[in-house]
Amino acid sequence: MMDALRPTRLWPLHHQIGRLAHFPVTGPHAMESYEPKTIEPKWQKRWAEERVAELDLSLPGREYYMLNMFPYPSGDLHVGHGRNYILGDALYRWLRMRGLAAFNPMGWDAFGLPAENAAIKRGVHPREWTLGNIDRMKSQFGRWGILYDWSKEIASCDPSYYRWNQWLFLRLYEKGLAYRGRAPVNWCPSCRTVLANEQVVEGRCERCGAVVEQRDLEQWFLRITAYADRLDAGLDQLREWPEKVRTMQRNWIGRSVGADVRFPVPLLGHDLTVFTTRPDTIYGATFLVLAPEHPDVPRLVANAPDRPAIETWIEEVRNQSALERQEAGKEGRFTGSYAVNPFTGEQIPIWLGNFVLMQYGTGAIMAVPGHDQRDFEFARQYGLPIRVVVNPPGGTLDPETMTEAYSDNQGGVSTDSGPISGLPVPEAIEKIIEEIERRGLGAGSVRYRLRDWLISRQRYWGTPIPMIYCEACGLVPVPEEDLPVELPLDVPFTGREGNPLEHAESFVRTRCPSCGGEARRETDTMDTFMDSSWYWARFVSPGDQSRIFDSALVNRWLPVDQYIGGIEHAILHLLYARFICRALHDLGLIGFEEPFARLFNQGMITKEGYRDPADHMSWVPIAEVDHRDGVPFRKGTSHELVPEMGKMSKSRFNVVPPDELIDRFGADTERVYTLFIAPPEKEAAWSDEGVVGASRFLNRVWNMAEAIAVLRSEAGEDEGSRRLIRKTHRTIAAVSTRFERFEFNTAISALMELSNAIGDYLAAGGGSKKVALDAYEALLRMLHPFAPHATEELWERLGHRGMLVTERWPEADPSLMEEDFITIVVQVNGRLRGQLSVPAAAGEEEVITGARANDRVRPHIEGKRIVKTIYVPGRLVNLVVR
RNA sequence: GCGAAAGUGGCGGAAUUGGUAGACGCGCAAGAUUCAGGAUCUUGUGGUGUAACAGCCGUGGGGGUUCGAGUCCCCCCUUUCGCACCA
Repeated sequence: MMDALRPTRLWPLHHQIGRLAHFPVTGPHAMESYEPKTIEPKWQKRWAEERVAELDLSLPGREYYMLNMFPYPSGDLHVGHGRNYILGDALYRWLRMRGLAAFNPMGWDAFGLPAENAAIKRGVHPREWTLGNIDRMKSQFGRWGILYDWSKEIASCDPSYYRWNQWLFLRLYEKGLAYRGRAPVNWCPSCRTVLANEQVVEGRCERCGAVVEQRDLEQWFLRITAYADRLDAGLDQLREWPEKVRTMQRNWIGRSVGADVRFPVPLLGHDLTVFTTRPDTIYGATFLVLAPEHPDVPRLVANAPDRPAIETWIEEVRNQSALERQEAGKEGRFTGSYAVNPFTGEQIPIWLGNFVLMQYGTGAIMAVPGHDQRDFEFARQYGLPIRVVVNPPGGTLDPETMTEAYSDNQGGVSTDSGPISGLPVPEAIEKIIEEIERRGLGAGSVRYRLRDWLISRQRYWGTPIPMIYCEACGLVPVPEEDLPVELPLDVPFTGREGNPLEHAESFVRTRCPSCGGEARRETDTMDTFMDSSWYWARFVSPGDQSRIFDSALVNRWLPVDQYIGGIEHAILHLLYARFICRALHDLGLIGFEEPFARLFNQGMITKEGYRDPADHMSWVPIAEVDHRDGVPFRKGTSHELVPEMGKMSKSRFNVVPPDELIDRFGADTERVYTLFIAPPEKEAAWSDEGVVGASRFLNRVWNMAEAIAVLRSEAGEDEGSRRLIRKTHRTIAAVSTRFERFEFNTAISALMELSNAIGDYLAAGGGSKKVALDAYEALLRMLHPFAPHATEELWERLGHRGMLVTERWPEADPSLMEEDFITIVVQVNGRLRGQLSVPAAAGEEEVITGARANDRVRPHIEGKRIVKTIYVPGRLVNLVVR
């Protein structure tokens, strides 16, 4: 008995055994080879005919609403897009197999600029272009074997959808949440429309990359700022969202706590209000700085000695784009006027500064150069006084010699600051706000970086904003019964500046709903992000003619349990949807404030690009092979210049079209490879060779069926059978948890291991048919979400029916997962040092030898179980038992 | 500059969270099959070393904690991502 036991590292010798030596089988059990081209269309057809994914939402059942962000139908789908939907489909099929009534709808974010650009370039109407793309994409989804409940399909460009977009707009208008206002706005010269702040990234258009200009225009806005506090607070509840997205939203909303303080300005006859997060430093406020756009500026500069020069400068700054302004560095001008610091009583100069933003706070700041880096730099540049009113812990600062502002708001202690002197900063802030309020100089306040959502677009292919301009009555909303305001189809697309809708006279000219007189329609259309901000609710009742959605169903099925989409919407779509969800809540239409309970962001798929080899190249290490006496050996690593990995795009010539891939290997192979390639949240580099591995895997699984069919033995008591049973149940347990954690790549690798184990079992010969079949069927069931066609087909050939519909996810039996263990209690010099367990199949002596053949260690066998690794003093220590 | 995450074979990536580092797959090598190529199958594959074992070195670099560190702590370096005049 003793000799059977050995240290674990010596065990797995069975790997030497050949795996699939006698495949394939010939004779009566022979099966044709794996032909995805035949079986995939067969199953796709059957799923469509049997409407397996259609769900009657009114029926009772365990609800689970999963949703992939609905795509823009751009027409060109590549394997990178596929990842998103394949991932969702795998999840969906898994949910179904776990017995959940899972709802998985799909629709089209079908308004947008590319359609209109295609119209200008190629003369095809945006509608035709869009609908054609929808058709193509839909059939692509089919070829991937992706199941959606198409009975709930929606397209945002369909009047039956955008009608409710307009309806919602009118409700928001009634509530004061939609308004028309004049403001400096972002203008994209290339897209020839205004943009929301969220669509400007580093001063450039998020869509096309053009530098955005500032224009003063009258536009439609949604008052998202009214929800700033709730949107910020709500982020705390979103525990199942990626931390990254929450952080990005939090930064974007930019909540700051501080105080509004009024500084008297004798010249103006009224005060200038500033917002500060550091009211405790007010004794160090040695000047004020105003944004050049501040409304009081004209009067403040009236008496300046060099007034014309200042006015020229102001004009210059105002005409700069945000990007240019920032690149210019800090610049300012003295207005010639003074304010009074209400706490020190001093006269302090009022400056203008290009770094002060009119859109944030009050457009005016109190400058505390001792304790704010920006103010410090400005003060140094223009020779303005610096005063220290906060000391660092245990020290003091010299304003003459300091090289940067001291802005720590935790450790510092106020000094030379009247009533708050000597207080630590947090207390000083509290106390000074009380003092400000007591003296009537202002109040504590909270400010947000978030600005209102500009939803007007001067483009054709979008939801018309349902408003009418009447000479007599002014702005008049379109009455609800006149909805939808339909987009006219006979509109010329010239590509010239200005909205094509403006030239559609039949659309523009209308009657005032209020007085009946001649009136003009609004020609702006809505930002397409408006369409996508509530579509997730429309899916439960997509055909409803009488209301935006069925609130009862929405409240039953929503929030969305699992939302899947790209990180690029971390702020845009996801912030707007959260906002509109709250607005719908406040309109009494839904009973929750967060639309998406769980969020998952899949990573991009990249591939080597070939467009511009000189530009996008990088050094990568490659093996350097040399020959010694004619024998090649690896000498070392050298480097080679190769094109960089990049996002797939036509312009980079690195698009992998799914059609070719499916023709050659089948959709199941693409699915398996796509999910196997890397953790799904990570960026993944596509490799054409790598696909072969997935193909081989599926082929092996396919071929196993016949090898199992020829088995005869029914016994399964040998160690090999027990090993396979263990492996099966461990795999079930592992794959189940990995599904829960979205670890699809390791789930597939675990399935590959199981298939290898079955292969080993078969190759060893004389195995039990029952054992092999149990393992194989478990493998097929777990493989179904990844390779639905092949597994359905095999399942049917095994004499079963309906993998997806009738089969359940396998259950792991923990009692079959572990080997029989004996516990060895280890004593050293009579003292208990712990216990370790080793497989019962092993023997005792060698463990002792392994654990240290030493008479100080005395094993004591005590039955079964307990896996534990222990330390035994001495040289030989670690014994890990699997 | 600030913040976050991450650095593991030739490559994509594993490691049940402190316990056999490199699972699984690609690539590569040898063999089988094939007229040939491709495809397929078998075996091997971190480095070094050996006839083969053994041994030694190995998770960006340097320290530390621990019987034991890819994993924990400290200091660097690098990369990626977010934020960046938001008062």
